[in-house]
Order: sequence, then structure tokens, then C-alpha cells
Amino acid sequence: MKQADPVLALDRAFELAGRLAALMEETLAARGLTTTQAQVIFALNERGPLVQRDLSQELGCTPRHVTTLVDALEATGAVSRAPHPTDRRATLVSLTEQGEAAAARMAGERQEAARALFGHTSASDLRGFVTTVDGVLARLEEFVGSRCARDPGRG
Amino acid sequence: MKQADPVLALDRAFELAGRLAALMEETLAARGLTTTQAQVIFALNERGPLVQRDLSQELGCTPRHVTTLVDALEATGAVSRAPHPTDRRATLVSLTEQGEAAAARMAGERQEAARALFGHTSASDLRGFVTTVDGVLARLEEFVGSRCARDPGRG
DNA sequence: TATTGTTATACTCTATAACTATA
DNA sequence: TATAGTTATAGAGTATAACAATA
Repeated sequence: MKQADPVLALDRAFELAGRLAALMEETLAARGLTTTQAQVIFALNERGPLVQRDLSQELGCTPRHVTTLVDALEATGAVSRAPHPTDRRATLVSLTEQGEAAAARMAGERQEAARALFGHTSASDLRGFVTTVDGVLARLEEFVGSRCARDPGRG
Repeated sequence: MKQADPVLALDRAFELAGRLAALMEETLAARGLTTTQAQVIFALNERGPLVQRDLSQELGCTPRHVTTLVDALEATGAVSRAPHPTDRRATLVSLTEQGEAAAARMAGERQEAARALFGHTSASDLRGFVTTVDGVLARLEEFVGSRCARDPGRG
């Protein structure tokens, strides 16, 4: 019998997490993209051209890693580098037309996936799901915060 | 205003997925464990001693990788290797007392996290969440199946 | 001949450190 | 002196291929 058990809910959340991550990874891999490379395209599509330093903040990775990511995306023609207009140290990374097309396609796939996965869920269940997840995300922040207070030096 | 939008729900699901994965990874790293190494301990705790070949099936990784994982866990004293009683090719991997303690501690942490994250969610919201996720997981299987039919050669 | 586990090797993702050019 | 990006290097996680011992 199915109980209303927090542990059951957490297990389902982890199950969903794993499957979604796998789905995303496979979908992107079919387009020759890493999850992190896709994040670059997403960030540039959201925020416009960015300096590599800003990209590293956006992605939460090292500036050195941004070099690798942009190298790869430039090689496939998804992004281009250009000198920064005023700061000659900096490099401005922009989506190419092809990169914008990739961003648009990814947005479409997101909608397709959303319809496939949540399209048959009733409006009230959908709202309930979002509300519950929002609550869990808020508690997650508290939980991580309290753990960091107990165990300093970790994230 | 918050709509009942499938795309919003999917975005929240991805957000939760990322945070949960990070939480798990950090928690395990603090114990010196990889996610996959923890899976080994979990599998042995659930199913009892296993031959390495069975572990590779359970984890969905190569037999070679199991060697690496068991090497690491054996080095820290969490598991031990023993000859298989009847098949002299095979190696039986078991949890040590220390490994069982680790499994028990991880189970406790799972309950702690479940209470922290879902403990304040009402029983009916909890049931709704589990039901919705179960539905989404079912559609996910269909969705992945249909994609594989369109795009053979990709698991 | 098929299977279990291993040695040897390599690839991907990401990080740290040292260096160059510019600010 | 500080900052943006790079070259050089390293480490973790995982894979494929060839091989030994056993079935």
C-alpha cells in the first residue's frame, strides 16, 4: 500500500532526478553537446554576448574550463569569439546564427518534453506539484545551510 | 502570476534534480564516497554478497569498472572479496561490518533528509506529489521509448 | 568455446598553477 | 598591482581491448 511517507517522496524525487538527467544528457549528446556546453548556449541566449569571465561565474566553473568549453563550441560553429570593444584583455563570446538555431531547437525540445511528461497532468495537480517542489527547494536551501554551519568548508 | 504550465513544472523538476544530485554528492564526498561507490554499498546491503559480474549489471557499468570500484571500497575497508564457493573464476563481494555501518548511516541520513525536505509537506500534498511523479516517470518511459524508436542505436 | 576478473590503455570532464598581455 | 585568458599539467570517473584462469 502506498503511504504518504517523506522517505517515499524523497526516493521518487531521486528517481525522477536520475531519469531526467539521463534524458537530458542523451538528448544533448545526440546533438554533440555536453550538459555544460548546452548551459553556455543557454546563458548566451538568455543574456546576450558575454565575456568569458562572466560565463565562468554563470556556470560556476573555472575560467580555464570556459576556455575549453568555448573552444569546443567555436569548433562546431555554435559560438564565436570577438575582441571586447573597450577592454583589450577580454574576449566577447556570442552565439552564431547556428548557435541561435540550436538554442531555439533546445527550447522547442524542452516544450516537447514538458508536454510529453506533464501534458496529461491535471491543472490542479500541476499547480500542486510546482508548489510542493518550491517548498522542498526552499527547505533544501535551509538544510544545506544548516549542514554547512555544522560542517564548515564544504559548499 | 504562477501558471499551471507544463514547462514550468519541468523546469522545477530539473531544478530539484540538480540540487538533489549536488546534495547527495556532497554528503557522500564528506564520507569519502562516490555516488557509484555508494550504489555498490547500497546494492550489497539490499541483495547481500554479490559476484562482481552481478554488480556490474546492477550498476549498469562495465565489469572492468566494478574492479575499480571494489578496489577502492576494499582499500577503505567497506567491502571484502572472497572466493566464490563453487565457481573458482568468480569473486564474491560482501559488506564488512564497517560497510554495514556505512549502509546504516546512509539509511539514517536518507530519513533525516526526507524529514527535512518533505516533513512539513501535508500528507495529501505528499500523496499528490508521489502520484504525479509516478505518472511522470511512466510517461518518461514512453517518451524515451518513442525517441529510441525514432532514433535507433541510442539506449 | 564461453565466462570471470584483471592488466594495459585511453577518453572525457574538470581543476590548479604558472604565464602573457593588458588594465 | 590586479585582471582576462591561455599553455601546461593533473586527477577523477568511466570505457574498450587483450589476456589469464576457469568453466
